[in-house]
Amino acid sequence: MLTRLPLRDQVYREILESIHRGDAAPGSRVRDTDLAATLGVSRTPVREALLRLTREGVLDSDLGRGFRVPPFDEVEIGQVGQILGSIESLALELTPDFPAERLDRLAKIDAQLEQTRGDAMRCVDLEDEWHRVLLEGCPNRHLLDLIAQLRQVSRRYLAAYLRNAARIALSTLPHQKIAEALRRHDRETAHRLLIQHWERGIGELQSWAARPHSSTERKVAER
Amino acid sequence: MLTRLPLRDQVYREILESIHRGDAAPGSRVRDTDLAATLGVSRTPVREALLRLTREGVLDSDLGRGFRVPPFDEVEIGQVGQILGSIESLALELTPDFPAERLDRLAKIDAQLEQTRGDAMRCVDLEDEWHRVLLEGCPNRHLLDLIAQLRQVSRRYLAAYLRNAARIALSTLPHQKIAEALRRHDRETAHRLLIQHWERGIGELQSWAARPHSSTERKVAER
DNA sequence: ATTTAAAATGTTGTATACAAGATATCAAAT
DNA sequence: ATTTGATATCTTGTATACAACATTTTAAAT
Repeated sequence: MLTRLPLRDQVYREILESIHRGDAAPGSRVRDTDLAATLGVSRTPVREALLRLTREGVLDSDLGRGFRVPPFDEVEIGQVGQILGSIESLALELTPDFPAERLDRLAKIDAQLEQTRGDAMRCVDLEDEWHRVLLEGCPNRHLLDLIAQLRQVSRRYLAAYLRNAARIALSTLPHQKIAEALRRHDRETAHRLLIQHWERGIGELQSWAARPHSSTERKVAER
Repeated sequence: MLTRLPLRDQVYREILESIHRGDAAPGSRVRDTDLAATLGVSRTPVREALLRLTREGVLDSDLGRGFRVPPFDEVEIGQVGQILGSIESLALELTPDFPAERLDRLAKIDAQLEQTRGDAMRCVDLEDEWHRVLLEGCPNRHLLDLIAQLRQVSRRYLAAYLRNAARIALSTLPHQKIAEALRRHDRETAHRLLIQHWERGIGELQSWAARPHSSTERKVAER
């Protein structure tokens, strides 16, 4: 196509976006053939992306029966959230300092977040960005990679939640409290608040995922 | 070839074993063509395995310049160890109980470990198995998957360490103390001991990786 | 009408083919 | 002898081809 990035990586992002956008309903099949045709590339990079997404927990795959978008499952989001809370909090501990410049950037992201109404995708992007900036000073790159990988799963839930549930916008209050604590160099409190933030957020996603929501997805998932 | 597992998975294991066996020196290139020929399969499943190993941190890959075995790096093993200590300790917390049957199995593994002298690979396998059994009761499957994934990295260091350094066998003392604490239902202590176990082990691997050890590997790594 | 059998179709998993780019080889020039 | 340039070879990244297995459709039998 255009850039200097391997096709598999571009395709990876395309597929992720499409899933987060909710194009593919939970339970629906994902055919490499179709994607290849749609994206105008061959099956090879598409399969590479699909295999990666499967390993990362974003897709399911029954051997020989191809890939599919997994149904929303409150157990899964609970478990993933538990891990994310724990390792983000570890990343926070490992970060040596939080310069004012970075805290300002966090505030700016929050400001944008508050102005964003109705656009679920953008909300999720900004929420992602906030966490990324918060932890960007952590020297353990492996840890940050791991967090980014896991977040792809929680992202799918959050995007669907914001789209489907009545909530239009995310509250930025927890963010602000965490940033405040960091400004005071009160790591202890920031740490506790971050864990709380995850627990609350995941709790909400869980109870949303638990109830048999909208339309077709359950039925499709069975087949 | 023979089984009912996708070739990519069989190939994945073969490559991992070969790396852990130390066949490929750190810094040496890994050509999919060669592997395909050696294993008697096509490049396709080999590349799938190589891409996965790269994502998991077991291999490096410069875009267009193929895959290679990364040199041992004390920073990397330190960071991976930090993560592993943290999430294994989380898995321990989440495990509801440790029935006597499981603790007995741990003891049996330790017994085998004590009898194993000189066979680095077998040592590492048993050490792996011990941790796997310890945490098998953890209900968070995602967490266990993540641990298994990360352990592939630390495994490579441990295998090389046992092969290269003077140490022939692993001490089973830390294992035994952890198991004892669990028998007494003293989770607090078990928890603390597990973290210590990781810190010590990683520390040793780090100081080993830090010194410019044996022969060719540094030179090869540069090219 | 419902169930079973069989053929046709579609998808996957793997193999092979091909082109662009990287690396190595070798000769000529300083 | 070392550097430079040109050529040849290798390797990767992607595309296409093919065979085995799943699924769906169609037809026949009860």
